[in-house]
Amino acid sequence: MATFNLEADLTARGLVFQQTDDELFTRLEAQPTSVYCGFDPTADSLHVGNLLMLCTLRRFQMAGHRPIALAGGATGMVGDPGGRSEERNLLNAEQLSANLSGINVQLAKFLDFSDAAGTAKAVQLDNAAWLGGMSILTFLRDVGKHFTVNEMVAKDSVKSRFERPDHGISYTEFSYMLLQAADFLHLYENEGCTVQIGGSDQWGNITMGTSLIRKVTGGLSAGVTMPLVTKADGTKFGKSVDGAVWLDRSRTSPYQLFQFFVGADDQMVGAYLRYFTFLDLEEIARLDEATEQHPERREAQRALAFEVTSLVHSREDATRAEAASTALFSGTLAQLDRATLEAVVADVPTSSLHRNELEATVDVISFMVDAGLVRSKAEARRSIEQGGLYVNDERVIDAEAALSLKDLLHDSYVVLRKGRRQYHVVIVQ
RNA sequence: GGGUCCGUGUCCGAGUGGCCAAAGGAAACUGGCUGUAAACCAGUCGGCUCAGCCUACGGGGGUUCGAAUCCCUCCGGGCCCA
Repeated sequence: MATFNLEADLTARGLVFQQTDDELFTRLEAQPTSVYCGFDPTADSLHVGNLLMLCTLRRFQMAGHRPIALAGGATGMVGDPGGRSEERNLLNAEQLSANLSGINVQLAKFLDFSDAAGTAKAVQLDNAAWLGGMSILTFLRDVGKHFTVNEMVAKDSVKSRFERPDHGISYTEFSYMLLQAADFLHLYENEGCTVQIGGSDQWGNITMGTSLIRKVTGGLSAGVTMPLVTKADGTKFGKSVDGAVWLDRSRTSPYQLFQFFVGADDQMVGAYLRYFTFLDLEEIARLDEATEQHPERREAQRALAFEVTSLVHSREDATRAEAASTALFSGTLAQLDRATLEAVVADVPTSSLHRNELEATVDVISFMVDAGLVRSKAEARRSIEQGGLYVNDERVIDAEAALSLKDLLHDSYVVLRKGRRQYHVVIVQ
């Protein structure tokens, strides 16, 4: 690992957005430390929006530092007053603990929690452990005392709430930054953690922490933020047809994850490769070149999708998702042999149907709705009018058309498609 | 506790007694072009047994021939005062 130069790697990948001081990486090079990053435990799964942090923590671990993933049970109950969001509902204890354990599984895909990692062995901590039992007076004396309301009010996250005429900010959320600062202080004192990383929206919270550490202990700590990941048009990254793209396979299948990345913009794919994969920079440069020369081959997107799917799930999952994608998008659905089609079925969203329901005939519209490809019959009808629904790769032209046993591929499957790339297979038994 | 303003479809946001399934914008979906890209152009965007009907404008109740629009009340929120 001695050959891995963290600063050079992060810089070359465009991962450093802001850093608290210039000597930070020099110190990191000289001596391994612990690095922490917080993860929001509001769901039992992380999503692609967390990918950047997961990968970056891993890079720190590769450089010999010890990653601390803080899935904050305490702060999770409070909520960061980010952007224009509204007051968050408080989570109850059961939900929270379910969420924490779900997240742990996913962290383990990126970070090495085994003893083999030696001093760089990753840990997951829950700030409820130290914040949970802290009395309000202790908190006010040890943390609150060190900050003025003036500086807290000046933070962008708070200011934006003040400027909203129809929403305020509760005292609870206002306190969030202090809780996060208290976390950093705790980790600094008890875990030897001197660096916090986060998204660029965390800058204010991070500097509250470094400043608290300086005031309380006189010690030096630092923070680094990563850029906000966007799509080519500047909008938020990480949404797909069905909303958020999750890392949990039961919420977003490996195939769907793979597809999400295959669809990456040409303009952004190079950045994503640098952010989300561990391919070396020469290889990525080659892929950039491939995009430049032959964008239609989507070589970079395929590599990105494969790498990310491998990381999040497994190499086998990635291979299967890739095979399924190739089969579906080759445009020769009807010619696929049974084995290939069955492999596809294992990966694509499916639903099942009893054979006898097809003995008579079923109208296409109900069939689509039952499969879940469209939300309502009205939507199905609309889509057909617009030429957006396909059965076994054939466009449905007649809204009154009916399906029967003769429409089965290999006597068992009906492949439905909506639009260019939303596939769904109905398994008939 | 008092005063005052507000709560509209996925989101933002008009509408203040009938012409309202509700302007406009965004998001989203589909089609066209292309490359499972972006941009662009076009269409769609509550549901159904679809030229008709049902459900919907925070909840409940009321006034009215008729209410998102008026009244009462409850819930939620903003601001000011105590």
